[in-house]
Amino acid sequence: MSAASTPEPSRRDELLAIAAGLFAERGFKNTTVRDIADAAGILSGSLYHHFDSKESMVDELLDTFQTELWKQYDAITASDLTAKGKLTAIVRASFDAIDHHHSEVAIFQNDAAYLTTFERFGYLAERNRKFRTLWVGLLEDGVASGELRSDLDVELVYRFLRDTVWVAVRWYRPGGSLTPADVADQYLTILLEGINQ
Amino acid sequence: MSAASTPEPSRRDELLAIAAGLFAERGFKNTTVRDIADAAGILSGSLYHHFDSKESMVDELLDTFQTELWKQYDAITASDLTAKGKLTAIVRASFDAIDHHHSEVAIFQNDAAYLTTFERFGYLAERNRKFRTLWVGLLEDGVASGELRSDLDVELVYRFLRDTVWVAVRWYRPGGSLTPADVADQYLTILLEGINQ
DNA sequence: TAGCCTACCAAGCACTTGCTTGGTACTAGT
DNA sequence: ACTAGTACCAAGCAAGTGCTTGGTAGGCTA
Repeated sequence: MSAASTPEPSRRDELLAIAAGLFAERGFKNTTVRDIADAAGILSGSLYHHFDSKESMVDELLDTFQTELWKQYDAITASDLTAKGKLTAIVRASFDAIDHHHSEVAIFQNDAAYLTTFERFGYLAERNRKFRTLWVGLLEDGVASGELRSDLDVELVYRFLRDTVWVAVRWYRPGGSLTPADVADQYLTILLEGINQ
Repeated sequence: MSAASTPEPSRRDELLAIAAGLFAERGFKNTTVRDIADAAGILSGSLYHHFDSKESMVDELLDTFQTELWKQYDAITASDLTAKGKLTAIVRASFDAIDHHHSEVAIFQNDAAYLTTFERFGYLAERNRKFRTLWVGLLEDGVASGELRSDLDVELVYRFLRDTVWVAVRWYRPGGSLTPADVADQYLTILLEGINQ
């Protein structure tokens, strides 16, 4: 059990993971520092030995996750795939993120709107703009190259795509019978070909 | 201004509408009774002349809305449309609900998971089950009749549909340039035919 | 053995929460 | 004039909130 697996997380990382699970489950505002401490088996004051504030916990969680996610997106953008190829690659990467960073995606989905009211979380709005630019650009490229149909409102298709991908975090459970790749493929089939016979 | 329009809402109804807007905007738990009272221009204690509790406000909002929505769904179910016809009719009715009962839909989307932890809101879970039965039944009927393709996981298509419809409340704003019918038609086109050229 | 570090506890402070209480002013019906 | 009902205010309580403070116990290093 101690061999070549993960390199033994620090107590700090353990606490962060516990907080992530609670934030994801009941929301950031609705999770108290006492909830987190109880789940970790310590008193609430002891958390402040490891973290500055409750805000800084969720900040670290979201920032770490988003940085990692965008590393993948940037690699896909820089690849030589067609527009449609990039779209499908990004959808697959996003479902992978739902699988591997379930709590962080859930927190982002449920609490981003609230958190962006603090200037500390301004980077969330910035990332959203970057995400929109990426998607809308790819959709327009796909239409221009003839890969995608041209009679739809690109802005609306973008919202449709964005929401359908990320909202899956509400029902997808890591470790279930469906792999992220399964879900991504079915979603892409519906999206690209429709459910008409 | 006082002629044949709406029949002059009671003070109680006004307060309920104010609360609905705040619940939708910042979440139920994250809205205080003082917030509601401030927005109405009264003191927080005065709210309790009209309502038993903060919970009973959101209860009344959700129950009224859902009862009305299901009246429409039941009429569609009882019609002589084909399975696909019923599906599209229900999608359109749902986008109409997002238009006419924006706050209530937003509250349901954002806070239902939290509210169902109270037995008072057990009816929400029951309605969700009913909704799932309706959708999955129609999808299976559509596959059986040959209207819809048979190579997709019905359960997954159901979740996809349910989420894509209701999550639109996050960006749709009543009174904008897009009518609910416009949005519903584009969504149905993507869903049925896909975005492939 | 001294000094420092990590990890935690016990107590509590300042503030916010939903809700209650006892009261006032006004209106409408009888 | 009497009563009942509506709509509100002023004050405050009990519970819970994030966070701070002063302290302890054990381990590591020089």
